[in-house]
Amino acid sequence: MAMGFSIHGAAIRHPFICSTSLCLSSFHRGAISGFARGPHVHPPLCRKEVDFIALKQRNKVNIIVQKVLQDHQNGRIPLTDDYPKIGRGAADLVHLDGREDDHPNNCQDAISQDLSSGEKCSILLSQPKKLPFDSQESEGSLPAGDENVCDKATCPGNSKKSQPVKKGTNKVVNREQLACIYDEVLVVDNISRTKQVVWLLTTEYKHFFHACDTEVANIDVKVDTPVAHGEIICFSIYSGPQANFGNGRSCVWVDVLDGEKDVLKEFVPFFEDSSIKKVVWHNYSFVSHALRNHGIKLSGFHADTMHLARLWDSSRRVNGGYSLEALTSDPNVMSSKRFHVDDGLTMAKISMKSIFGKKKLKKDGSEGKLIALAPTDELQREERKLWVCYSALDSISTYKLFDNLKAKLMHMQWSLDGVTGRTMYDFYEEYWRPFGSLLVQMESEGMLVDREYLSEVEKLAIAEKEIAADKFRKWATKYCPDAKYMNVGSNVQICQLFFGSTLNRKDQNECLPDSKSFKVLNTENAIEKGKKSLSKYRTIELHNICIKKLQTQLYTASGWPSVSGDSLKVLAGMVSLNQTSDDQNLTEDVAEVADICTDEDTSASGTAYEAFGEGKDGREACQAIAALCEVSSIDSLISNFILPLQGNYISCVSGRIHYSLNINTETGRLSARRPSLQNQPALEKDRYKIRQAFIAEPGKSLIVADYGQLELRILAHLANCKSMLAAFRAGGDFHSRTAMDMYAHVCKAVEEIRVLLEWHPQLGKHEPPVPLLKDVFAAERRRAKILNFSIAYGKTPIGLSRDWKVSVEEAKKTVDLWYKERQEVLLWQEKQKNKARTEGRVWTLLGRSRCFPSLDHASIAQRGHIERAAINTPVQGSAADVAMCAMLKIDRNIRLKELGWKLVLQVHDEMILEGPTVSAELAKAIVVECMSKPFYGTNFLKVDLVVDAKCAQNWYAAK
DNA sequence: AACACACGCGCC
DNA sequence: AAAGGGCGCGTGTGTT
Repeated sequence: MAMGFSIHGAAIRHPFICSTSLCLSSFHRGAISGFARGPHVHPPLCRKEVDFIALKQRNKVNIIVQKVLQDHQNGRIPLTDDYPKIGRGAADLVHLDGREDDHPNNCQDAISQDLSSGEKCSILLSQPKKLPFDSQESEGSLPAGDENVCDKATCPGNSKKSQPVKKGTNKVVNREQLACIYDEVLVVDNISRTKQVVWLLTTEYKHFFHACDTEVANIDVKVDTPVAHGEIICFSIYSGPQANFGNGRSCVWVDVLDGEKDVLKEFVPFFEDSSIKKVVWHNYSFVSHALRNHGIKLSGFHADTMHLARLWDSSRRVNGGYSLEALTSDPNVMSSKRFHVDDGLTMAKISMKSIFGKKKLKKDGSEGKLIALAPTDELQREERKLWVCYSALDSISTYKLFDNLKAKLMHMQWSLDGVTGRTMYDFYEEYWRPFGSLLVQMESEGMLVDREYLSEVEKLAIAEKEIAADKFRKWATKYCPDAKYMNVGSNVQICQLFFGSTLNRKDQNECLPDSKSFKVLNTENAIEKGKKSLSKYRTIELHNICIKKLQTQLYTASGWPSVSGDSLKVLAGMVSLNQTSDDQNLTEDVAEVADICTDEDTSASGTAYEAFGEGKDGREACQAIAALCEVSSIDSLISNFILPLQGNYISCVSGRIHYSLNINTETGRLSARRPSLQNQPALEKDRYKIRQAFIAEPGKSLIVADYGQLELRILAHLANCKSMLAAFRAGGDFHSRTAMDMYAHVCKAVEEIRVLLEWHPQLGKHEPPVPLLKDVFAAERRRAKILNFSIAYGKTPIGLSRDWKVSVEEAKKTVDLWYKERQEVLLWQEKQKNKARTEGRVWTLLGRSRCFPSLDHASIAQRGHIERAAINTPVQGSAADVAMCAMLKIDRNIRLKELGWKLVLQVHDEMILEGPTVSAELAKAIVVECMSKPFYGTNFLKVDLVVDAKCAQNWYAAK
């Protein structure tokens, strides 16, 4: 049999497969022969083989995994000094208190990293032999740091070390350094040379590692997804120092813009050959879509250095970022000597801006500080030599980066559910490499959106918003004339209106001014007094409009009065008298605000009632604030969904939106951007039924499947909490069971069958014989529910006491009540905090880790934050692991593939697939099976994974 | 005017 | 000397 040798080779290399001796599936020829021939020490686990085994031996797989991995333990690689240093100073920790937004360095698009101003210091990595510019390097210092590009904000990890350099010299040095690469690069712009190169790549060098990178023009990475946007103007391939593409040149640069026609096409055999398993990219997603725009379907994906870097250290988002430049400039990243190839090409990537950027000229003709960048195609033509070097350096540094990160990951032990013996690079090969491919596949697939529906909804939403906004403005104008033009979507303006002259709660020296001016859009195109021409903006003056001081209990993190939806609701008076009000309660009340507020009797209870002089005025105030509430909720729907989902900046090939799915969170969750799909309005708040716009193609349906209480189940498993495990095993309403555990009187009522835990309507019986627990003991159940969620996040009794408006003592008593039956959770949480303290990191279910800065030098606040993150990360991260496994399982399911079902979206614990309506029910059953047994067809958790799935034509109907 | 940043908010 | 984890997006502000 032709397969015999390959399988044999693979089996010997991989004990997992060897010991199961069930690897005779014939449909994975490529994968097996691929790594049997390769030069790897650690061949990738052939996942599909395992899948196959799993199908055969569903119940035994985990035992097999454990056994095999334990057998393999002898070969474990110890931790070395290569391990990431987490010695961040206290100054660098401030980010923990604030939110780090979409930093350019974190942007998934390689191009945007280049274009962004998140510049890094360019440094030399090690002593190069050939390059003439090593004289600058000195231990522990960072040469060539341009003051204006290497400041505290963009270079936190290095800010202390960086030394000021003479202004103006840096760019010259960069350009000189870069130009040295030219001799290593073979410029390819004609067909005959192309054929030679492709021949080498697909034959002699077939099993080399190849690092590639492309440069793309005509794309605005801030707003466009690369799907159907952007054209490749050139690309480079570096295949390591052993490669010689002619005259000893080890790197290839291909001119797609001005080279002979069809040069790119000639590379198809290289790009599309799935047996070339060694292609490394930095940000594979972007390149893959860009090539797809030219009709090329990338294959042979080997690694994405961005994902490797995230796996190695998930906390770089605020500490350097994950751009190629930031990573290759970081000595901590490039320190691995193990794979170091000393070929003289030891430069870190240098950003496009610092090489090609030109200072913009100010109006008076002098040089400004803003740096402008010419379009990429222009640079390629006009700065050709340097451009070739720049582009070539991208693939060269990707290659180096891969070497270093691989070495690092191979030095990190991988422990899966207590089973050790393999490394995090194995983890990458087994999970994140295929996951990376899957995400790209899903991005390409995208999701169909009903634009007509959205445009209808948009009209309605805007109309309703305007009505509510006018209602508020009209009322406010009575007290403050300029409020007529205010932006009701601005919290700052609202805050000014209600809380002017209020002291900051945290810093009594800070105070909101009584009156303040704002710049607002000049919607009426009015020409202001004293101004001659029509301006886009106008200035308004807003002051506190309350008759008496408006009282509030709710403040923002920085100490100012909060004007969030919940806070406004208290002012308007919907829930303020409800002592047991909680998030759920508030949420439920939101939808009814408008209705109730038109009713004169009920609106009198808000705090605003007194502040505006009670009586009729007070009632009006409450109604106006309720209208304001409505505005902000509508506004967020419009700006987050209704507009972006129709936006032209989202690639709309046949009406599908192509969001970008990133593994870019510290816990390993996915995030979906452009648009963000993960903050869909909660079902009950979705007044315009946005989910209805997410539809299936004609003849197709959606399957929407979500996990029930995934994170709580994970917590129960991780902590091995008997009480929680028992409650999950018993099934039914988990929060009711928690309430029963916590409160003796609830428990007694259940025992005496005065209330029912749950009720499933049966034939002939429509009403339960006795009331339900969740109705009779609603308050207790709510409290139990909140605790269930809060405790996983490490919420403190003080925080709870504020939410519940009870004393800290009482909150603490309730928390203790929860822990009483769940001691294991408390112990487990202590253990996690300890790990954060002693080992500097915590682990998820599948063995990914998140590291933390040292607790020794952290302030108490920072320490608290780290400890809570240490408690939460294993829970949230493990849930992400489970979701990922489920997605891989679904993706690999042959039956689903045959039936034509494809994953189109994941929102944390929810999977959405699209496929032919005829097979919807069948596919649904398979999806549920995959999700409830996501680990190669098993579930080794101590709890069941419950999945709720529905089929429908749109997302809304499936909920 | 464009940009980066800090903050506040709402979703899971 | 804080008091729930994670994200993406909008507004406001200061800088160039």
